[in-house]
Amino acid sequence: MSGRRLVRSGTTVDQMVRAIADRIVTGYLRPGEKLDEASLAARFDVSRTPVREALGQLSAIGLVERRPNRGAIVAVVTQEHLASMFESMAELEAICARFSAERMTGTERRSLEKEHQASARMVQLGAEEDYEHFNTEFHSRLYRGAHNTHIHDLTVATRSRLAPFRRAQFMLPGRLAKSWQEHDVIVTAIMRGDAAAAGKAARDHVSIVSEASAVFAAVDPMEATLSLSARR
Amino acid sequence: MSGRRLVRSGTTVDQMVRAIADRIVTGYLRPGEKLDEASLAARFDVSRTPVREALGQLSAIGLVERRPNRGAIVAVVTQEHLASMFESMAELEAICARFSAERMTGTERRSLEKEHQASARMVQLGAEEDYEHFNTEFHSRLYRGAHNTHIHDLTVATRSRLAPFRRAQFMLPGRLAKSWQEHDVIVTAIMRGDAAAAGKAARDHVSIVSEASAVFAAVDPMEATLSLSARR
DNA sequence: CAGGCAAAAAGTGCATGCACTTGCCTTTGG
DNA sequence: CCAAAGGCAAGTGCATGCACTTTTTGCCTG
Repeated sequence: MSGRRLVRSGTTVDQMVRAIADRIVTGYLRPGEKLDEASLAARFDVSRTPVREALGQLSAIGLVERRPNRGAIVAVVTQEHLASMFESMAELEAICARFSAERMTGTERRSLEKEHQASARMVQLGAEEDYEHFNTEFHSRLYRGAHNTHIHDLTVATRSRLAPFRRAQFMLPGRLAKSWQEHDVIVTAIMRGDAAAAGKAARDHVSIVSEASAVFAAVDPMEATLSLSARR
Repeated sequence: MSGRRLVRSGTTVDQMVRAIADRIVTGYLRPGEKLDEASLAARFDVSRTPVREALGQLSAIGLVERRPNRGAIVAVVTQEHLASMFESMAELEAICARFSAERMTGTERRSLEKEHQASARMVQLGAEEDYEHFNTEFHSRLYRGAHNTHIHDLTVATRSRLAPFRRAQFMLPGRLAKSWQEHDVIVTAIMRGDAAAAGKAARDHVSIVSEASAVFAAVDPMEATLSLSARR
């Protein structure tokens, strides 16, 4: 299908970066998988030049690993590094929550709470798909609410690198309700401007997700799911 | 071929990335300055291809800004973004200090304290140059002591982006002694394993540096220094 | 003399080609 | 039969060239 054109905007390289990053982040391309320049070029119907640039940028942000003269592979995340990312995530979210509690505008607070309450419905219905959407939005609001672009960027970047490993979490039974309750603690703390409580709640929230993920995602995400296999 | 090696290791692109990043981080290339591909290629005696790849990677990590079809410039840091980076830095250092207090090995603690005590001499002598060296090492130890590679990486990256703006700080009279005392509070807290105190001390330390820097570095670092101007 | 327009100049984006490196596989001597 | 050597195919790294976009320049017009 010569997959591109889906993402408008930008140069060919930008599109390639987004396309490949997306495949990595969603787990479609698996850690350690070889990224052959010629194949990718053919796959996206461009020359090797933009592919090379894209791989370079992806390696700069840590999504792929490049061995000089030996090609690129999807970055392999060791168990240890994974743990360090989850721990960092907990701390980053804690910071965002703390700052949010202190800095969110009235509008931000109101819409955070409103969305959060709306998501309760998804829990009742057991609509995982939809809840996940609310969940992502919820966290985004927290990051933006911190009113600190750099923290925002670090947090978003870290979150996306963890995406393949968070995938399995909602397979745990009762996870939806548990997640919602944890969100509720965070929201409540933020609404009353209790920074310390919001930070702690956010940290705990991530820690729990982390532990849940660790159970499933050994080193290779999507051990079970996935399949399409990315070659050709 | 001629103008390269100097920095051993890696491909031409890697060398270019390091070379340009270094010039940006040290302030030799100033925010907003145009990065012409042809000129850089000539300057380093390579073709435009590796230059383009290098610029792409630098833009991926935020050091340069690339406008499609309109060339690349050294990333411009707004006053607001700068503040957000300093604030992030304070939080990141706080995390490192907290973790260090909890996790540093006996060896790490001992050598941290030893180095810190040794640096007292530099303060007495007023050896700014040498103190700065100790200072850098001190912070590095904190980052490593956290035993979390991801936090380590985020912190180092943020620190390097702030480098041009921290430059002016030691121009403040009495800054050396003040800095040492702040370090001392951190070290003391770490030595007795007081994570909360270490975190707070580290955060305060950065905040003070941040305020000091803000005085000098308006938006453009090195307003006074610099000069060589990077063209030709 | 300012404003506008068109053509040239400058500069970026990508394709292509070739040299070099690496890994593998065959060959050959022990 | 194994080990080292040599050669081959695959694949990466960089240079070069051309098309296309943006910016500049110079000329014309009101």
